[in-house]
Amino acid sequence: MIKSSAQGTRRQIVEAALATLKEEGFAGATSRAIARRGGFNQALIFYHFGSLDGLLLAALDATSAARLARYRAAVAEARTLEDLAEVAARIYEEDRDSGHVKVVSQMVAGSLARPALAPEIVARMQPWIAFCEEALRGVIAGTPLEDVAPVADLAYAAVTFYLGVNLLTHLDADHTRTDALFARTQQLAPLLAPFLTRP
Amino acid sequence: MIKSSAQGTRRQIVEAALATLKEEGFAGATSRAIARRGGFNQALIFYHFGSLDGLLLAALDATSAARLARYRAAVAEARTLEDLAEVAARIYEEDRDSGHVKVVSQMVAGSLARPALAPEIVARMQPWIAFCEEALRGVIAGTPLEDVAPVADLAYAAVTFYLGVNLLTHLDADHTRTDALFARTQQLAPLLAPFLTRP
DNA sequence: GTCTATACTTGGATAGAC
DNA sequence: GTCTATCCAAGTATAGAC
Repeated sequence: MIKSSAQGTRRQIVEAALATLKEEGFAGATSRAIARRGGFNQALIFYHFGSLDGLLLAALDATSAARLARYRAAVAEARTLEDLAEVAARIYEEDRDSGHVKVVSQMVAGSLARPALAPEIVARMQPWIAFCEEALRGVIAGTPLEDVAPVADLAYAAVTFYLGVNLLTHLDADHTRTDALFARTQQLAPLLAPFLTRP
Repeated sequence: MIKSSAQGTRRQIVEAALATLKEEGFAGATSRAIARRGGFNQALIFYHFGSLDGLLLAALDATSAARLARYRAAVAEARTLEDLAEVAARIYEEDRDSGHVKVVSQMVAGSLARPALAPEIVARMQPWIAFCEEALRGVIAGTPLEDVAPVADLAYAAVTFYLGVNLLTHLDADHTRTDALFARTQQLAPLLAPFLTRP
């Protein structure tokens, strides 16, 4: 195939964009910096993705799709709210170490400051809210908790909280506080047990 | 006094910086844009604040101090967790309308992307965490809830959540979802009542 | 599809007159 | 303390050769 090399280049560019976002942040992810890191020509970014924003969104899509698949697989086993809290803590750690968390926070932060990106980011958040809803429905639907806290609201709250944690994780070099947060969440989940008995 | 005019200029510059952050976001808050909006010379920013970052931090300090005072006054009356949730929702609305929320999110987002600002922002968050702790202590200290969720952790979680909400509020033009979040919080607070009885 | 070269823009910051 | 004029760096994006 003639296109195979082009596809390879596209992938290479996306990889370089991700690496740059992770290591130099949104402000450091310029077309020049990305090209330098990937060892290819700067003009290729515009040839393949039209604009820098186009590339950054493609990079976010790539990492996001991979992580969502991973989350789905991990959550499939969770039966109780405790399970869910435990899985969430474990995968979050995974994400933080892999750098996915950083890519997300940088893109969200960047989109706040570069208005053209905002609607794109919001659109890309929807699958995550939907996934969250799905996961919560499994352990909450049909229980008394649902009456006071519908899954839709809980899912939105969870994503909100996740964004907050992402932000803090990268603002504050000291991760012990965010880690403690997850530990507490796990500890608190059992407290809700009384509200989770299905009639 | 000779300095009175200089102080007036400083205030004017800070005002212009705040207005620009609110209306054009972090990316739009350039020295040139701020000077244009305030109707003064661009060079004055560097004369009075040393650098653009210096001015932006001064602006954040100004709005932050004012808001913290307002929060303290409002929380002084709160006796129960329900009170606290209600006050939080009311003042948040106030902040959102006044633009303070936007200034905060823009600065936080900007600091993520401009690493030099990060430590400064973290430092400026501490008084808020401390305040939060103080407010929570009043309604939680000495109750069984404290055993599973120490005030320090709760305060940190609250600030985390607040940042997440800020982010979303400005990403998503549709505010109904974040509003719903506060409504739910108020609804859920009474559920914790059993854990809040002091022995 | 990939390269070189470069046009064009914007922004932080400073020098020096007033 | 405030102004004008300007320097300089860095970035996005494109034209056009290969």
